[in-house]
Amino acid sequence: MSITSDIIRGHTEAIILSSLLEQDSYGYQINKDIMKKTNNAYELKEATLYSAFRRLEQAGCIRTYWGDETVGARRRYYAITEDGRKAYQGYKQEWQEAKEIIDKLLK
Amino acid sequence: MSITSDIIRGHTEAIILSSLLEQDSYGYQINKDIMKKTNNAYELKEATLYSAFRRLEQAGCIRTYWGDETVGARRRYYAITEDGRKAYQGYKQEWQEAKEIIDKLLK
DNA sequence: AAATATACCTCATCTGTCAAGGTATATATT
DNA sequence: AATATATACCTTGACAGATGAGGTATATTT
Repeated sequence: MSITSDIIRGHTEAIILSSLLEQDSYGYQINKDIMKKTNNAYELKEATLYSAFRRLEQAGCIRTYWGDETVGARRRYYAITEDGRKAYQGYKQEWQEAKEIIDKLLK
Repeated sequence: MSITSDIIRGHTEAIILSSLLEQDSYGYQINKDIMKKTNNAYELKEATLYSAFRRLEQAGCIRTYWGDETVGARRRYYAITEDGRKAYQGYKQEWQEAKEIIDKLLK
């Protein structure tokens, strides 16, 4: 991983929500998707991922249910809620604004 | 201010170095410049600013000297060092990469 | 005399990240 | 049969940057 945690900080929840917009998924898979999308340039640390899940659930942005796997490890699935979709739109807007601001400041 | 601290987090040092690339300056002025450049969309909190100065000096990225004001409040000036210029290039590169990665992830 | 602007600073607290540890199942290798 | 690897979940404590709240001092405006 090349990108530092302080730069990505604050985007974790948006990244997770973005992934859940595509389809319900579970922690391990979400992280694999992130790696694939970024050509292995970025991955979430597990502890970061799970603490973000807790915050998102607490905030009502996601809901969770256990998968019905009969073989292999159990999977806890996450689904984005309506509040989560709204929150995502806010995060996206913030990102667009932040990009502009930082671009102006780093000349 | 609209941008949240967690999104700007990690950019503080780069923003200060960028300002010092233009000319030597002091805390109060640097913050005023940031506000002006961003049309008041962003300003550093004083405590954030000064803790960043400490880190930058510790890391050898800036050096400091007192202004010779005969009237008004004293000013502590900061100048970017050669190491600071190098660090800035690194920060800028990181920002370009981070932008790409986050843009890929927030669809 | 009081308020505002300039200009510096410290300290305690908060929050997201993450290293390090753990549990359990299934498959591939030795 | 034992070991390693991959999948899949989780918790805890520590760290570091950001910040609210407080402080000091000078000069100007009301």
